[in-house]
Amino acid sequence: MVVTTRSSREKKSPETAARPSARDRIFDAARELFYRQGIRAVGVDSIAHEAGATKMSLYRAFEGKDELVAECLRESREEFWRWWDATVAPHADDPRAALLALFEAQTRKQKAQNDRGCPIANAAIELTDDAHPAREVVLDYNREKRRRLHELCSQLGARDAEILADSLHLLMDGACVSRITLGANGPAANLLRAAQALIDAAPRA
Amino acid sequence: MVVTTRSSREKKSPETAARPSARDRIFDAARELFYRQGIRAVGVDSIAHEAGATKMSLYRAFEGKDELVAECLRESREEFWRWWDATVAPHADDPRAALLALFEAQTRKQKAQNDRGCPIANAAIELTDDAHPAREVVLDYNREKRRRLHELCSQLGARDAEILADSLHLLMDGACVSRITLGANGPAANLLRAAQALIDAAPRA
DNA sequence: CGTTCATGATACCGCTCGGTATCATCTCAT
DNA sequence: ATGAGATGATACCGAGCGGTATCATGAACG
Repeated sequence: MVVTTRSSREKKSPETAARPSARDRIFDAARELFYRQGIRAVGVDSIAHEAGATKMSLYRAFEGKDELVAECLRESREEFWRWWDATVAPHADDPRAALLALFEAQTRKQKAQNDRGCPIANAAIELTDDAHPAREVVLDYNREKRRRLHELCSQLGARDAEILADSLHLLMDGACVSRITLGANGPAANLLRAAQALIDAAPRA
Repeated sequence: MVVTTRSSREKKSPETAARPSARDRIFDAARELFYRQGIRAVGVDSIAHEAGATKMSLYRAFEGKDELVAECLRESREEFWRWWDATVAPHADDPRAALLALFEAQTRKQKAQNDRGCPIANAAIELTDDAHPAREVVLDYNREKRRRLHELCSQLGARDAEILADSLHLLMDGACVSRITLGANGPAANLLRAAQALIDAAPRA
């Protein structure tokens, strides 16, 4: 049960690329399929097939589909924060530049051909059952996002940092949806400009 | 379970409320269930059951589930534009007031306890198949929304009406998602203030 | 060597899905 | 009273769903 974490097969010889474990292959295939086709649209059979594994390996590595979904979203969440930190890092002393870098990076990311917005936001809409284990991830992710935006807006010296932070939060979320509905040349193309206008218009303390 | 709504058989007498047709009951039940639980999460059996009808009646009135979904979204779309027109009507000569009224009305709407955001945006995320008949509704709805916002921003005298319109578009979409992820007291609570800041900060021609 | 442990292969479970066929019933306009 | 149209009731279909049991294989490591 639960985490095998079996991790890589090391052969002694240094550089021969070993085949990833069944767990890892299943995990990667699931993330991709869930993101591309939607969570409810993807069955465990197709995940196992796409991973070049069997359904049994899936159920040996994960408790069930719901837990696999939650696990995938947790990975997306951590990936997101790594991206956030890396984007913000060069502007540690300049909150305005940090914010703009975030919006610029998201804008750029969303120009990718197959972008389907935010996997966590999508999951929030798709999974309406409050008991689903993924809901905790959705909540935590969004709370943390709100907290970090508020922090940056405070450092910016915004008089009403909460309002500015929430406004920027709405823009980010909106860009994810809009990227899906109207594509890369839709309103999402103006995400950065929208953020900049809000930031520069916000009264300072 | 349902109410059976066994309801009265209408007598000739003029004002006794007649039971709606099976088609209408099915349509209403479908709209509600799709919105509340998600499209993929709802089966045709439960729709028929909730409508106090049978699956056969469903398939006599609609070509299939996909078409029923598209039909429901078309109704949501028309409902939305009725709401839009009614909100904007009192401010025919004041585009700024019209825009603010829209955002104020959306903010108010989203305070409702069971709000699940925009049914069309949710469908856009849930239905990843390009061939789904609902996709045309999604596209048309969002294009028209963008067009109307741009129109209002032009009337406002904004120097770059497209940017302002897209920014407001992002806010609206973002509020729908945010309402779902962080609730009525999340960032969506500041939707109106965000819009106001953007509108008043936009340079005029 | 032999053991262990991950994985594959395959068959199976009960359930629900979207969709259809058939026949009975009920209401209404003629 | 009768015929027509709408609806209900029920049984069915093949397919896919999430999930499990069983046995075989194969590589790693003492």
